[in-house]
Amino acid sequence: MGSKPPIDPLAGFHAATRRWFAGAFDEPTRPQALGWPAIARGESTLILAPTGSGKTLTAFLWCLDRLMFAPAPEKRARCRVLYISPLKALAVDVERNLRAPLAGIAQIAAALGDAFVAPAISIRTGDTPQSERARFQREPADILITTPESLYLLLTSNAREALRSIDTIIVDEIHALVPTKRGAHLAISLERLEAICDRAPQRIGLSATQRPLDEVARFLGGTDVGRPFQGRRESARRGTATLKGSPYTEAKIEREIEHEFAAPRGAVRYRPVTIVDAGQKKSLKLTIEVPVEDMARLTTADDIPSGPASVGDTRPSIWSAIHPRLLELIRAHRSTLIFVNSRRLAERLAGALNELAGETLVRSHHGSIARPQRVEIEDLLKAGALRALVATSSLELGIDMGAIDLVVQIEAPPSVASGLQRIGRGGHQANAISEGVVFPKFRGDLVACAAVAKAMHDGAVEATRYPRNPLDIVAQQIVAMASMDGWAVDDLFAAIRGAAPCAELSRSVFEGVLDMLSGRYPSDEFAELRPRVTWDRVAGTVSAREGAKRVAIANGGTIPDRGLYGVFLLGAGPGAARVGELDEEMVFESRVGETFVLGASSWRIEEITHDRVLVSPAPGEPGKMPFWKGDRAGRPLELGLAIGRLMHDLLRLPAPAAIDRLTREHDLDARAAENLLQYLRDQLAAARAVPDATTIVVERVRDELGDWRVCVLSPRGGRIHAPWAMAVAAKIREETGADVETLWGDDGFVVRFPDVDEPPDPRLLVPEPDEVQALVVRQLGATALFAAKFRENAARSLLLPKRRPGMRAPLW
DNA sequence: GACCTGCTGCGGATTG
Repeated sequence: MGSKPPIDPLAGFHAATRRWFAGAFDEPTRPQALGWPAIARGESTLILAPTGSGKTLTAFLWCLDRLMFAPAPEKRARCRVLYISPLKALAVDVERNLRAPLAGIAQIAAALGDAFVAPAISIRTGDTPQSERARFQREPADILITTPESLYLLLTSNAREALRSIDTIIVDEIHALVPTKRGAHLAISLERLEAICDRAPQRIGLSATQRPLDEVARFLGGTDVGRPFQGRRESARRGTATLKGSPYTEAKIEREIEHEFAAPRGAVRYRPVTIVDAGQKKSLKLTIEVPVEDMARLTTADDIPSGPASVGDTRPSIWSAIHPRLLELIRAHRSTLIFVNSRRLAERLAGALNELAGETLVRSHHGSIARPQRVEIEDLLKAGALRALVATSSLELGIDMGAIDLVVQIEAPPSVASGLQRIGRGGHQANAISEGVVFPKFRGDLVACAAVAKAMHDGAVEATRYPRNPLDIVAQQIVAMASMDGWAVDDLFAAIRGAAPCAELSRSVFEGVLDMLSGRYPSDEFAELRPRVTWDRVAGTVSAREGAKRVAIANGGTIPDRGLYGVFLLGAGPGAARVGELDEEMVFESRVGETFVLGASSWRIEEITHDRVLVSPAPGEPGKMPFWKGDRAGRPLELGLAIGRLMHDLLRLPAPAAIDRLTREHDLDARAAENLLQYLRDQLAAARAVPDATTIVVERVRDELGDWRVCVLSPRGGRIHAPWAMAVAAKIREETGADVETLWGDDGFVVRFPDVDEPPDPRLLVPEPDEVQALVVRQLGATALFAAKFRENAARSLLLPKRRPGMRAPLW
C-alpha cells in the first residue's frame, strides 16, 4: 500500500510484452506502475484508477503475459481469467481493447522466435447466442468476459465446470456495484465461484474515486469464513442443535434486526486486499453560468413547447436564455457532452437545440433508447463525428469517449461523485484538464451547484457503503445454490457469509430465510407460495425442490422490472428495429395516430399491442414528450449538509466577501453569484430565516381549498426527508387522530391537513430523537414506497416468479 | 411565477 513504484514496472514481464508496451506507449501510467507489482505478487488488489489511465491493461497485462508464455493447460482447464463488467457495452469494448495487445505481443514473440499461446477470449452476456454458450462449455476460452447476471447463470448451469480453473477475477467499475443489491448478488456469486475453484482466485478490482477505499476492498475480497473447512458430517451434527429452540417471536426478530445493524465488525476476518490508490486529482476548470440578469424576473418567453399541456403556453423561462448559450458553446467546441438528470429533459433539450440550430446537431442518449441506436450514437461520439450529445447518467461510466472537449451539466448533478464522473468524461487524455460548464435551472438549484463545485475541487465524494444483509439476495442465491448441489446448512451459511455484505448475517436470520424458502410461512395467506427448497432439520441439509432451478434461472438478478413497453418500427422483422421503450402510463394515455419524440426523432404510433408500440418515422413533425417514471435518486446527506453549510456561511459574510468567495472558490460567474445572494435575501425577507446546516424552517400556509399546509424546509435530501415525513404522519395521527398527506423531496417536505381549522402545531413536525424509529416503523407499512419496495424484494426472493423471458411484465 | 425526478441485465437442458 502506497509503496514507491519500482525503477521499471515492466521488468517482470516477458521480453515480447515489454517490447510491445514500449513501442505502444511512452511509459506506464500511475495505476499501472503502482498496480502491477501487487498483481505480480499474486495479491488481491483494488486499484483506484481514473478513466483514461489505461485501466484495461492495468488489470490485464499480467494475465496476458502469463496466458501467452506459460504452458497451456489441458482443454477443460483452459479458462483462467474472468472479467466482470456492470455493462454489456463495456464488456464489448474491453474485448475490442484486448485485441491490439494480444496481436502486438504475439507478433513480437514470433519475431523473437519465442513460443507463445494465443489466448482465446469469450464474451458471455444476455446477447450471446445459444450456440456460443454451448461452444464455451465444450471449448472454454482462456479469458471469459461477462456481467454479474450472466456469471450467476453460468454458476447455475453445467457450464460452471469450465470455471473451476479460474485463477484471476477482474471486477471493473466496481464502485458502480458496491452500494447496490446488484453488488451484493455478485459478491455471493464470487463466493460460489470460490467454492468450486481448484484454488482461491486472485481478485482485482478497478474503481473510480471512492471513499472509504477500505469498504470497497472488503467488498472485493470478502471474508475468510466463506471457505467451508468443516466436513459435512460435523456440520450435520451441529445443524440438529438448532432444531430445539423455538423459532421466532416478533420480539426476537426485532432484536435480531437491531443486532444486524449494530453488530461490531471486529469478529469478522476479511481476506487481505492490497489497496493501490493511483487516483490523482484531476484539474477541473468549472464555471457555473447563469445566462440571465435576474433568475427571479425572467422576461423572455420560452418558444419550445414541453408537452401537450403546455402547447401555446408562453410562460417566461430560463430555457430561452440557456438554449442559445448552449448552442454557442457547442459550436465553439469539437464535441460537447451535455448531462441532464432526466430522460424527458434529454429529449426536450436535444429537440430544442436542433430546432434553434436549424439542423440535427445534437442527439439524445438515455436508458429508454434501444441499444443498437445507442451504440451507433456512442460510436459517432467516440469518432468525434457528433457535435453534441444530451445524455442522462447512461454515459456516466463505461467506455472511453476520447473526443469530448467540453462537458455541460444542466442543473446540479445528483451527487459530488457523479459530478466528478461526468465532468471527467471530457478531456481525459493523460493530464488533460477537464472543462465543465454548469447551468442551474432555478435559484434553489444554484445553491446546490455552488456547493457541489467546491466539493468537486476538494474531491469530497460521498462515502460509499455496501448493503448489509440483503435477505432477498440471500434467498435467491440459496435457491440457485441448492439447485446445483445438496448443501449442509453450515456450509451454505459459511459460503453466504463469505460475501462481505453478508459477513455479519446472524444464524437465526439466515435460518429465517431457509424457513421462508422451505415453505414455513407466518400465515396461511402465503400458503399458495411454492416452497423452493427442502430443509432437513435433522440431517442439517438443504436441497432443491422440483422446478427450483428453472425459477432461479428465469428470475435471476436484482434489477426490478419496470413494466415498460417496447417501441418497434412497423413492418420490421422480429427483433430488429427496436427504437426504445415507453412507460406503461405514457402508453395508456396515447392513441394510434399520435406522434411522440424519442431519441430526438419523431415517431407516429401505428398500433398498440399488449406489450409493444409499433411506430413509423414522422420526421419533422412535432411530437409529445414521453415521460418515464424512474427511481428518485435522492440527494446524499453529505451533499445536503454541504449546501446547508454554504448557506450558513454566506448569510454571515458581508456581500462583497460572499461574492468573492462564490466566484473564487465555487466557480460562479458574476451573475450567478449576484443571483444567489439575492435569493438568500429574498428568503430572509419572506420567512426571516434560511434553511441551512443548523436551521430548519417551518412555513404554514392555507392552500386554494383552505386546507392547512406545512412546509418543512431543509437541504438534507430526500433520503432524510422521506422517513422524517413518515414519522411526522404517524405522530400526527397518534396525537390528533388526523390522517395527513405528505410529500417529500430533496429540499424538504410538505404536510397537508385536510378539514382542520386551527393552524397545526409546528411541534408535531419535529419528533423527539428517541421516538423517531418507532414512529417510522409504524408508518412505513402504509406507504406506497414500502409497497413498491416490498414487491421488488419479493421478486428478488423468487416469490413472484411470473416473468416470462422477453415478455413485458405488467405491474398490475 | 420561474425548475418539474437515473441507470444497470435478462434460462438451461433436452428433444424432435
